[in-house]
Amino acid sequence: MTGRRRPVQARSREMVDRILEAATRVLATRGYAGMSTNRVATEAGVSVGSLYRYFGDKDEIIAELRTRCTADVMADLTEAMSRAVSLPTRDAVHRVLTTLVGSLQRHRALMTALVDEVPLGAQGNVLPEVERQLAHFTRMFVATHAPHLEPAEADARIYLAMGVALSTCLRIALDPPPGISEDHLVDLTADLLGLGLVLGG
Amino acid sequence: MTGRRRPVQARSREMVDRILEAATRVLATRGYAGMSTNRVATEAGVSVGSLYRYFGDKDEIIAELRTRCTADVMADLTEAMSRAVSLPTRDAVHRVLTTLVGSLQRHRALMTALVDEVPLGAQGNVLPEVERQLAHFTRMFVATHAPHLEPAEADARIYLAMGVALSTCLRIALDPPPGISEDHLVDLTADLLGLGLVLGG
DNA sequence: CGATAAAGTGAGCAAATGCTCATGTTCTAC
DNA sequence: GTAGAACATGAGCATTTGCTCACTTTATCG
Repeated sequence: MTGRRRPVQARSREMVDRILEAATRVLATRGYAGMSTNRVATEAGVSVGSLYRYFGDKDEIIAELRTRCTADVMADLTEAMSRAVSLPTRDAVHRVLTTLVGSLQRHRALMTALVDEVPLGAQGNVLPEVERQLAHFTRMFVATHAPHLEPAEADARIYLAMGVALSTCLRIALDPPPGISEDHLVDLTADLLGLGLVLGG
Repeated sequence: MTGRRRPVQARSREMVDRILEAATRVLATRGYAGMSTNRVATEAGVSVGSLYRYFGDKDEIIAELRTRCTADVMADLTEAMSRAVSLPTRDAVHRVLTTLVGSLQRHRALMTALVDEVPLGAQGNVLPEVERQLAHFTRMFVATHAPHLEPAEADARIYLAMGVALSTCLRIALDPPPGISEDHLVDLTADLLGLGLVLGG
């Protein structure tokens, strides 16, 4: 292990970007197993040695991809949430979900690979930070619109809602059914979440 | 490729079973990448050559595991459904979901590996047949309890419901949250599905 | 310039993997 | 018993993978 170095010159920062782009492409076309460091390096027009100067490990490349992707989605999400607070609840939920779907769609290649190719190890979630952020939003939402719920009950419903929201948005974004409008699906999901959370039981 | 043969003697049928058991174990402990044919063979107390007599390919082992697992879940599910038709709708949904969760839990090791380790290729679903069966059940349910829905609208809701049901049951079965009763989660999910499907919009 | 550090190269190694095949063993049927 | 089929073995091959390292090139700065 030569140890990962940080790129300081512009030249090397560009190279890191080229490597990450190539990795995304290879991941999308050949899958995780087919994404060898040699292949990524070749595809990026870079030598393996250079790759290993900035990434100590094959999985570090993917970790970096995930980090950047998460940051992007989070940015979209927090912006949507800050705008949503002033809207009627149904519209708020709808806006957040729409934003999430769009954000996931813009990272389709990577997300697809992450969802069904990359080993996640122990944790079963592709976007833990996104889920946390969503949960935070939902918690506020529940506190103001269903204050009668006991904390334990609220937790259970939020847990469920997070699973539904994330899995549904992922499905709509990455594997949309033919002949059904995405917007309508988001609409239905928003209803489902609102009704299930606030009413129900 | 020597071509896969079918075991005809009892001896070889036992061996196939031993291989599949070993594969499940290895898959659970080392993951898909760590599941080499050599390791599976050793773990099963069998030679690699024998393994390749009955499985033409590493992935054929997994395909067989999936087939057997699916058959098992399907058996549970169809039985639960046939009993559920005579129940009030809420109880029916609850029973089916409970059965599904239990069935997935009994196959925890394999399911976990399938969900976040095994490359699924194009299709993003772990249990396509189960989803089809569930959709069939739901379609009947919708036809009798919400006949006012247009076909297209019904399709959209069934599509959503399948995603919610499967992903939620998988989550409850494989990654249950601490401190929340599984039964209560199933309860909430049943409400969610019932309300979202029949009312909503 | 000249010196030092950063950036970049690519042949190639050690280990692992999927899989074969020549050989040996056990079962079945006549 | 014995012929022939089914069954079982495991050394080992071809390929791939992740990764190193001795080396060259380029930038930075006094």
